[in-house]
Amino acid sequence: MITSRDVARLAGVSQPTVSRALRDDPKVSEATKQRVREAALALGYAPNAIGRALSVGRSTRVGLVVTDLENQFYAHVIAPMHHELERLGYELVLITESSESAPVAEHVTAHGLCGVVLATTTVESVVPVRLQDRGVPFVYFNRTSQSVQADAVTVDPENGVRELLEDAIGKGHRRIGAIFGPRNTSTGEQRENAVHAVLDEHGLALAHRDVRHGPFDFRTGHEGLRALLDRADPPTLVLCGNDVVALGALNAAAELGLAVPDDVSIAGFDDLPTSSWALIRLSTVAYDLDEMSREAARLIVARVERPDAPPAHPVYPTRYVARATIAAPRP
Amino acid sequence: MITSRDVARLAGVSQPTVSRALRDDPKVSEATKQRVREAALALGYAPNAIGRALSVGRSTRVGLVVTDLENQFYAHVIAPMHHELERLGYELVLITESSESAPVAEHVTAHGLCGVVLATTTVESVVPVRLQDRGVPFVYFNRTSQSVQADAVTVDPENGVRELLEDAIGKGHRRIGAIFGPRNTSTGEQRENAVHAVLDEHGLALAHRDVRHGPFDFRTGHEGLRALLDRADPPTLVLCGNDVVALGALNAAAELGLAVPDDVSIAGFDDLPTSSWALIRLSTVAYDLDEMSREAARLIVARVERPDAPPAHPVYPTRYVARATIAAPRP
DNA sequence: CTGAAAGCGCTTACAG
DNA sequence: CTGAAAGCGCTTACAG
Repeated sequence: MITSRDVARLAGVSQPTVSRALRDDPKVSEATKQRVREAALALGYAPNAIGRALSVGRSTRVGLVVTDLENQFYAHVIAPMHHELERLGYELVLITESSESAPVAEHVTAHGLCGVVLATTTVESVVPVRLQDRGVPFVYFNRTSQSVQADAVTVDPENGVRELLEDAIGKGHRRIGAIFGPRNTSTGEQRENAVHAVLDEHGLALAHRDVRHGPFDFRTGHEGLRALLDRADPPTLVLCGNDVVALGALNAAAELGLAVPDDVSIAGFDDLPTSSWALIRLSTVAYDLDEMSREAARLIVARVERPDAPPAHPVYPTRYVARATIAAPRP
Repeated sequence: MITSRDVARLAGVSQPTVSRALRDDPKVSEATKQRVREAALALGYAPNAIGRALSVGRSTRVGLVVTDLENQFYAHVIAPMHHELERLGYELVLITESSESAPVAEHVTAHGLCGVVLATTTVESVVPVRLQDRGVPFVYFNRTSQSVQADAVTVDPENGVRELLEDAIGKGHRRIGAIFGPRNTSTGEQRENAVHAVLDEHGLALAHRDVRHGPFDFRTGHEGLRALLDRADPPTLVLCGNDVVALGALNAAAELGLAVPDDVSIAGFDDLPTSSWALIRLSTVAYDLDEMSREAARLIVARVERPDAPPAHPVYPTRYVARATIAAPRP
């Protein structure tokens, strides 16, 4: 391995001077900076991040905590977040929260991460408390938690849900069902509340037997739709907790030989790229997930660099994207 | 931060003894191991990976180099690879190879990765050479390169392609087109060669105008299908370089108002989960991508731990999965 | 079986 | 403006 010592020798300066010169420390003269840069280039030297991390007491690596790496939702979080972190000089490390793996907080301190983005926190999770105890900076992504104050980036479902439901109600839907996300996530709860609120304004309500809950995954939608429609008097519209759930529902409908939207209407939430495919055309609620993901990257970096700044909580607006899965119910 | 020094103080031993005890060094007595473990537990101590990395001269973090994090193919690589690496006590770090970012080899040494998995190497890439120059262990994933010898895990397309083509030819397809992957990847080339070989055996060939090439992404399939079918005398079957390309083709067909497989048959390669959706039912070539991804994790770890072992190159077999996108062409 | 010493590659007061 | 010294949290010969 080639180190700053090697560069120092070649440039004829001391090792600390190499360190300063390469970080463009104003106290170093231009002339020696020049010499050091040339030596570094000649040797193909780049400062070692591990030495630096140990020395300054923190790394430039942030963890992203997720539960389900196969879930396509996360691909669209990871890509922009990774890109933004890289731009800011940080690295992205994936952490999955599973029963087998070490508890998140321990993992983070043991691996020397400087901060973490929590993308799958449940309402009752102890992770935020543990992180706080250990003094690890973190931000909530697409989640919040009452227990611990922290930066958060979330979505306000209200507008999108309202526009969607008003379209659906206008088309004649009265009997509405739902396959919501997990009750123990702020996201799931918030979307559910938005639905109840808007329906209530229109004098409508979800019948208890028309509602299902489950993790935000394909299977939840797949099984949920079968459960809701395998009855004499099914709902005419099924709202889904997110697009991945809706994709499961859409495919279940196809398996049941049901035409969407002629036999049943289906709605999603997230507007993932897949949802706009010609073969899918899912009517859904959209927001700027790319920008949210980048914003989370910026927030965690800001938090790491200035731990005492007041917490920020940007909230992203939503809008309805009408495509081909909501139509008037059969008379 | 709580360190081995703190644990030492509490346990009444020296700091190095803590280090040894926690790594279960046989030279430490059971009694003091016990005492040290208790102290560590009481303080919530876990050895700091950064200190360790600096001390032993290498980290336990392996990089996965990809070009396109949004591509769903990679989600199905990242998840099992991450899981297996974690099981082996290693971390997964994502590296995207883009013009903006620092060259891969520099990134790797600067960030102190112990090894890397190359999942998107082109045939002419200089990355393998650079890594070799710097003495960084790496393994090719779903790729190989002539330039530098290294561990590799790849797929043998031959059997799957043969089974698929024999089915298609048996159904009556003679005029066959293709949207292959990039010519400058071993994977693209190998699959293309397999197609030519099998067709040749059957006295068939691809007409030059029925062939397109492009990156392994949705757009390649989407645009490729339009280009191939927007003619008086189009092919009756379009082979795609992989499933993501085929998904693009399938959707393009839908947009053109073409029924698959009635108006045109389409085939993929990879058998991603999406391909088995009721709404997709893509006929494709399957292999064990999960196991391949785990195997790559095992190979890079083995290489890091025993740099002088002879290179391994497991090759995974393929098989045809007939679903609903290949049928007899219209008479 | 255990401790004192040295060192991994950096950064950062402290002198000069 | 630059260097010598100390230290970040570990591991690893080396003594004993």
